[in-house]
Amino acid sequence: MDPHDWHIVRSTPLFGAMPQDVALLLIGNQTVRIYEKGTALFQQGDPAESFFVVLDGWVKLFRLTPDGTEAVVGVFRRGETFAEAAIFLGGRYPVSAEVVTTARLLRIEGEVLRRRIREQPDIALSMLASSSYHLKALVEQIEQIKSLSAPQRIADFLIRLCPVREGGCTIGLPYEKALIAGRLGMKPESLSRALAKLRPLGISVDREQVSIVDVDLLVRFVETSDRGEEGF
Amino acid sequence: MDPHDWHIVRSTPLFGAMPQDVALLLIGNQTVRIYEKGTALFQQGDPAESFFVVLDGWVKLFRLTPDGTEAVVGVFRRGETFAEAAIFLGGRYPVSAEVVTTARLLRIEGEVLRRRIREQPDIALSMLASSSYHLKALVEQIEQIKSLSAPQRIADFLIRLCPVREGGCTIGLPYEKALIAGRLGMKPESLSRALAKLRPLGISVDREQVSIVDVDLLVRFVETSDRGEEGF
DNA sequence: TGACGCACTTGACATCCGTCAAGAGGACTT
DNA sequence: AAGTCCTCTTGACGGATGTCAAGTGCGTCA
Repeated sequence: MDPHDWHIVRSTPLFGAMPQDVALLLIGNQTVRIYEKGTALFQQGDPAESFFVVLDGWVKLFRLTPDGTEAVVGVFRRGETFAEAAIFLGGRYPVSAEVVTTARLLRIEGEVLRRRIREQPDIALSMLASSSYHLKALVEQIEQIKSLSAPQRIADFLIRLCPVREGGCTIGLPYEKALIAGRLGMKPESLSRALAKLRPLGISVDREQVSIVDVDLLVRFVETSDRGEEGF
Repeated sequence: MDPHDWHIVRSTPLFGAMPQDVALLLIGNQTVRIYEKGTALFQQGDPAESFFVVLDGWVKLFRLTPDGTEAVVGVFRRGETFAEAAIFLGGRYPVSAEVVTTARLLRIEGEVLRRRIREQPDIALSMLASSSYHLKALVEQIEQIKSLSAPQRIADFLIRLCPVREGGCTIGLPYEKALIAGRLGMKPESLSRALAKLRPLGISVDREQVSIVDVDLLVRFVETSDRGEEGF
């Protein structure tokens, strides 16, 4: 783990909120490993023995329904932690995790965390902050699915990816479109069509590059209740 | 607060996990109050100053989209706590809360909680457990919306309400159908129709009483991927 | 260079669900 | 007992999204 990794770790809600020496103790001799694309980190129902920090790449969390369909619950990237709350949830992961892009992850044993918390209770406060952060993300996701159309959900997704808030920009999609679709609660075909519907709003897509003429236009589109465009 | 209330408080994931004397200290001189149906407890964006324990009645948490639509994020009943994680989330509630049935609530100041946590770090562990519980509930809700049809979602809702796992039973719906619909991410009309579709599966509805001939049949229906019934 | 695989797009069609509208049935008031 | 309000139900319709299927374009590999 080099200084750059350390910087990433410190940028997470979990490790950023705790004193430096405590963070050092926690991740001291934990392992950084490279995981190939497609690796299953854990399955829902497995005993929750450790949690992760993403140093590079992307990881998806999902649930499998009895008939085999998968519902993506979250996609995590550099600077995010996941599964840390599961450590306290009856010891079982409520979701499955899979690496979707060859990734470097820092893995931290739950037992270590629990032990440290007893010695250094402030860690628990950091964990609460982190947990609250995830709660909020989930709440926002539910709101999104329930009240936005497919094109609006993608527009929102693009806006969050956008480094600027006005004017235009070009961004690269972080991972496969099929996964984006899953994350947004729709099928790949719908994603295609929805992106096509955004064309009149100044969105053009070329492979994984998306260019946006006017971000503010998108923002207003997401906030509009009438779901069609008029006069085009 | 009478012994019965105390028993309810101790049944929550949050207060059940901590030593009795600590729990007593926390809720010692906090107020139990009766709130009329329709009371707004807080709005999303408000400073998060306190959290609640439901002693009686029902409370809904929801988010308002820019255009005024509401997305129900959770409905809480006796023996559940809510908004406790918000205390740690930058001091703002990410959702709004409204009493949907005249209710008795125990309100606990966030400041008190924070102070006690510093003195008694085990509380933080209880809060983590509680927070994880809510995380899991949200994850399950997302899975539900993404992968189940409207009739399947209601079936699941009924199963969770059911005291038994096999045979039949009759249950009373806990609150208005319109709210149930919101909780399940659909419109009241769709709820009606979905309930009608469950009739061939042994569900009959009379006002707020729902009788189920065979719970197991429902369970299997939820776990089925083909969404129509065959041969009826 | 050509064949294959994979991700994505596009089209046609079916279905689910939301919307708008009307109507049924209680509960409460007068 | 009639009137009114409210919740819930039912019907008709349209739009959005899933499904199935075919087609395109790029990358890989021989």
